[in-house]
Amino acid sequence: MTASPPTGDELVGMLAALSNPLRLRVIASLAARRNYVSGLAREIGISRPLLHMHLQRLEAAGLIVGTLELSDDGKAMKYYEVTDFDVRLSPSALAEAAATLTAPDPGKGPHTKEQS
Amino acid sequence: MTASPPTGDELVGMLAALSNPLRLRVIASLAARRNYVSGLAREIGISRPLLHMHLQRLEAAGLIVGTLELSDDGKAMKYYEVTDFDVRLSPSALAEAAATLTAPDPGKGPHTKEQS
DNA sequence: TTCATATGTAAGAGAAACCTTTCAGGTGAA
DNA sequence: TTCACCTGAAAGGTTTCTCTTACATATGAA
Repeated sequence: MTASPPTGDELVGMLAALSNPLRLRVIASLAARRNYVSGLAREIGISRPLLHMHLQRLEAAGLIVGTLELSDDGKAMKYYEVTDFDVRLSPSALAEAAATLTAPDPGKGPHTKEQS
Repeated sequence: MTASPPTGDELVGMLAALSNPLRLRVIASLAARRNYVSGLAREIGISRPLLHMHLQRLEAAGLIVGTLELSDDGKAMKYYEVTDFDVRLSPSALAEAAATLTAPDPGKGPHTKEQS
């Protein structure tokens, strides 16, 4: 396992993906059992296009993965399941992650304007 | 201690507050040592009003706390420091939190429009 | 063919987040 | 008084997020 700690940017992406009630419900539902989009949309009670958008965000953050499968009657169904992530959120852990942020570090280095 | 696990809504608030590179830097800086807003703004390299906004978000989420103190020369300085939060982010932990969400459970009740 | 299932995507509105600039108040020191 | 430092907050613009409605495609069954 050794859940390699995510980089600062990856962590920001994860947190952004999880900071939404609907997406939290999606994770909870998929944690119980994998499901395909239409079935999941019905279970959670939201429209399919909306769920589709949230699934994309979650997958982009690496929190879920989708696989296209064919049902017995030939229908194409996309099943999603959660990845087994495990991140700790504490001041020191966040400090470590923040050290790897690639975002614009405004006035850090000895006023290295690195050209404008 | 006994870091009581946050409710679903509290967790969403925490994650939203942390899903920003600047705020992550703020946490990292304050985790190293407490600081007052103007000093922190200089250290991070952002404008004071901008930092002020981010500090408000972090404090609203319970991740930092600010105390107004008087320096030796009588200046009013607001010092911020991190709280010792410690949250685990895993599918099962999120499922537990999601169960306590108060957000609109979309298609649950029989189309309760509850006035507009 | 028509209906029901499944998939994905594009267009548009409304709300929220993010950032900058500007203003206003306070204290102590020169 | 004027300057330097501290604090707070409002106004405005730009971008992003969130959601709905509508469209487009493919399969199997009646």
